[in-house]
Amino acid sequence: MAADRLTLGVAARLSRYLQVLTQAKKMGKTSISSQAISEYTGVNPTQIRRDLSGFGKFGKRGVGYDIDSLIEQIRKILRTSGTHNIALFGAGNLGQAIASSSVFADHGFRISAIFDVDPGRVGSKVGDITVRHYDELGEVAASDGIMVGVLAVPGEVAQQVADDLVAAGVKIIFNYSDALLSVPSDVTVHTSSPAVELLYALYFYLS
Amino acid sequence: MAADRLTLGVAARLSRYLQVLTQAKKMGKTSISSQAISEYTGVNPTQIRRDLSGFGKFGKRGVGYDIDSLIEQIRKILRTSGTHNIALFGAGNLGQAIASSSVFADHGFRISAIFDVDPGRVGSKVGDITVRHYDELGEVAASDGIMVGVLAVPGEVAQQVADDLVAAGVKIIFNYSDALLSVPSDVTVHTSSPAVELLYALYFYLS
DNA sequence: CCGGCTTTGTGACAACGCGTTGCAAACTAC
DNA sequence: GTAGTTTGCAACGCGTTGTCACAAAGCCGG
Repeated sequence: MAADRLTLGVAARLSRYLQVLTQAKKMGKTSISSQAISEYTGVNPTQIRRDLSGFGKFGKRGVGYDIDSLIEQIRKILRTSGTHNIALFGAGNLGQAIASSSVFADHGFRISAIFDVDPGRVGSKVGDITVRHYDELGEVAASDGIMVGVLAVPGEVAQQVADDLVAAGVKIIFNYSDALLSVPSDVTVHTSSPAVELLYALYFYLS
Repeated sequence: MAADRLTLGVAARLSRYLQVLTQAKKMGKTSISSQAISEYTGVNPTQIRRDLSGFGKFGKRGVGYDIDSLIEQIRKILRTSGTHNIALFGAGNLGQAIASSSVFADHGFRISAIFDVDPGRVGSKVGDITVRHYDELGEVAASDGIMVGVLAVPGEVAQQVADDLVAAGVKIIFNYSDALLSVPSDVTVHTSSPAVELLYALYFYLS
């Protein structure tokens, strides 16, 4: 079942639920109602229940949803269970912030390598990962199997790194720089733009 | 005209266009077609033209859209022209990365203050802004008028900062921590969750 | 044990958003 | 002037989403 892919909307909402569930779990909660999820996501409670009930009966009437099991179920639905290797480029402030945070680890992403070109950084440790020289990208990609490349590098070199990632067979690039990346159509680029998200939030506040 | 607020979808897409336009501008481009915007955003070209033509005739047939003027027009439509003061909390790796980046400045956000509690950081400079002690939040809020609070603090103290921001009258909170924040219903919290966005991208790649 | 309350699961229907197609008008380039 | 490009716009149909309604299932107080 569920042979055909989810709609954009459903996948987006499921991801959103996952975010809130993970946060709620960190806060020590074990159970949550569709009403509560609605308050944090802005999605209609009926919509939430319908999204979930389409794949099985995960909740308990009168109680709500068990957070642990719902997280597991959603990750199954999204087929993103397990661990995925990511490679981080740039060991500056942003790179260090990402590497020392648990945001990626919490969702099954393992930082398998950190690359930089600055001799002052190569060889140093960020968390428990040693920063490697960018030239080693090819070897790491061949041995570890990088699923996602995360770019925390200056915009001027972002395109070059993207090209190298494409050459290494990486299909998903997460771009923290402000460069507009050109990649083949089978490669997905996601650019983080907090300022734009902020403008979006601001619009609704000003209305 | 445009008396009633934009739909969620339109506002989201306009924000997205803004992101790409800003990036394209940085790359030195001066003009862009709906086709090109489509390639970077995934939005249908017809949809883009319809979104834009609903507010005026911004493009030139046979040429495309002038990037500078389109950025200005979209910001007018979103009513977010001008400069908005934001306050940054936490001068660690993430805080420094944000402060030294131009992402916020590019979209009209001015970091009017950076706060921390660590005596080793208070008084130091990040970019050209001096880190102030968190206790001064009240004064800054009263004099500068903070529109957005950006939380780059550990999850354990995020709720406390959020409470103080609410008390100071701030209505928009941008949360980089992994805490689930409880705020009054008239306050908007936007939590950054790159890992979840990554899962979303991963789903479509795996399908 | 029972009756009230909460919350899920589900159906039906209306409304809206969105993709699609098609085409005229305006602009560039040669 | 002619060919090619790109916007602006109308029309249509499908799919998603919001809304209302309600039964079933679990919890809690008495």
